[in-house]
Amino acid sequence: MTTQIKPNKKEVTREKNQKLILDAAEQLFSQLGYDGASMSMVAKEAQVPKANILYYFKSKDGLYESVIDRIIANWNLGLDNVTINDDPATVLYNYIKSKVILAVNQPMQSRLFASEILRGAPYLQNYFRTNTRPWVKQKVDVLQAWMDADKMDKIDPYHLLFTIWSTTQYYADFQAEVLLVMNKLEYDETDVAQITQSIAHIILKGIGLKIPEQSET
Amino acid sequence: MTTQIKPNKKEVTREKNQKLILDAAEQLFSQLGYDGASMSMVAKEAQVPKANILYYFKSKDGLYESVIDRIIANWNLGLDNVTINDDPATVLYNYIKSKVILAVNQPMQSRLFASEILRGAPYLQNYFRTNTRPWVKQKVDVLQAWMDADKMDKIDPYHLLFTIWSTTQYYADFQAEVLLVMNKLEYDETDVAQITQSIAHIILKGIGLKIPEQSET
DNA sequence: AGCTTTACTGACCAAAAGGTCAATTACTAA
DNA sequence: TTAGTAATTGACCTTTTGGTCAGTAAAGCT
Repeated sequence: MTTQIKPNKKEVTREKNQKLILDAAEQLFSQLGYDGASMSMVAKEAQVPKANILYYFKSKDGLYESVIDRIIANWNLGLDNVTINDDPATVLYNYIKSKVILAVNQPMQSRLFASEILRGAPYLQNYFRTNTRPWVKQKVDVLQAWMDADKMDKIDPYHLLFTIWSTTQYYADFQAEVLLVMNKLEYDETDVAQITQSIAHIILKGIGLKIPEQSET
Repeated sequence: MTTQIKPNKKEVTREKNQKLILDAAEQLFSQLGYDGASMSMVAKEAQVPKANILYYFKSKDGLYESVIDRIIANWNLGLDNVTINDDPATVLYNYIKSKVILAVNQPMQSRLFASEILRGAPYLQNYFRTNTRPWVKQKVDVLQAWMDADKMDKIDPYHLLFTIWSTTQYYADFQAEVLLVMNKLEYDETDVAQITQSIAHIILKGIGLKIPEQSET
C-alpha cells in the first residue's frame, strides 16, 4: 500500500475550503478592489459562512494578504537565467510574447496588482523591495552588458523594462478602455499575435534589434 | 463702472464651496478610489458639512461624476490639428514629451482615470464612445496616411497609440512601483527628461523615425 | 422693513460594513 | 466508545456608510 501520511480529513477539507475562499476573493478583489469587495460578498461567492472566512484568515486584511501571497507564490517574473551570452532579440521577444499572453488570458492578477499599486502598494512594498528590486537589478546588469558589447542601443535599462511592462500589462489593466476604443467586446484569437507583433516591432527595433525568425512554441 | 452682471453673492459662495469640495473629492478619489473614499472624508478634507456636499451633488455618485466631468472638461487629448503634412517625428515626440510631463507633475487625474478603467469604466464608457473613439479614429487615419506615404513603419496605428499611452501613463499610475524599483522617494527634475528621452528613443526609432533636434519649449 | 425663497446644516436613520463569541458539530487519539 | 480538542457558524455587536429631513439662517425682492 502507498504510504499515506495521514489522509487527515480535517486538513483536506480545510485546504479545499481555503482554496474556494481564495478563488472567490481573488476574483472579487481584482474586480472591485480592496474596498469595493466585502467579506459577505466573498462568503456568498465562495458559498461559505462569513464567520468561516474570518476563522481561516483572521481579518479582511489577512484574507487580502493571503490572496496576494498566493499570487506571488505562483508568480513568475520571467527572464530567468538570462546571461550576457544569450541573444538579446530572442530573449526580449519571448519575454514580450509571454507577457502579452498573460495579459490577454489572465488579466485578473495583473489588475489586482495594478489596483494595489495605484493605492501606493501598501501590501506589495515588501515584495518589491525584497524580490522585484533584486530581480530588476540583475536584469539591468545583463542589459547593460549587452549595451556595452554593442549588441543593442544604449538606453536606460530601467526605463526599457518599464516600457516592456507598461505596454504589455496595458492590455490587461486597461482592457476596458482598449476594447471600447477598438470597438470590440473581447479579445479574439488573433489579438495576441497582433499585439505581440506591434509591441515587439516597436521595442526591439527601437533598441536596435531585429525581431527573431519565428518559431513555434 | 464695469457692467457687472449681478455679483450675486449666492452664486459666488456656491461656486467657491463647490470648488473646495471637488478639489477634496478629486484628491481622495484618486488616492483611495471610489469605494475607498467616503463622503465624511471628503467633508472633513473640504472643511464643509457632509450634508452640504449632498445638497450640492445629490449623492456620492453625483459627486464622483462631477469630479470626472470637471477633469474631462479640462482634458486635452493632445495631438490637436495634426495633418498628413506634419512631420511625424516632431508631432509624436512632442506628444510623448507632453504626456510624460503630465504624468510626472499631475499624476492624480491619470490615477483617477486608471482606477475607473480598472473597474470597467462604468462612468467613462460614454466618454470613450463619444469622445475618445472619434479622436482616435482621426489620429489613426493620419498615422495610416504617414505609413502609406512611407514616412514611417507600417504597424497597427491603434497599438502604436496604446504604446504611447501605456509607456507615459505608467509613470503616473504606477509611480509607487517605479519609485520602489528605482529606490527613489520621488521623481526629481532630471527624470522628466530621462523618461522622455528613453521612451522617445524606443518608440520613434521603433517606428522608423529619428528623434528631432531639440528645441526649447 | 418685512416677506419669500433659497441655502444650509445638525440630528437622525436604515443598511451594511468588519468583526466577536458562545454554542454546536465534527474529528482524532486513547 | 468516549473524552478531549479543533472546526464551524448563527446570532450578535459596534462603527461607519450613504442618505434624509425638519428647522434655521441668509439673501433677494418690493
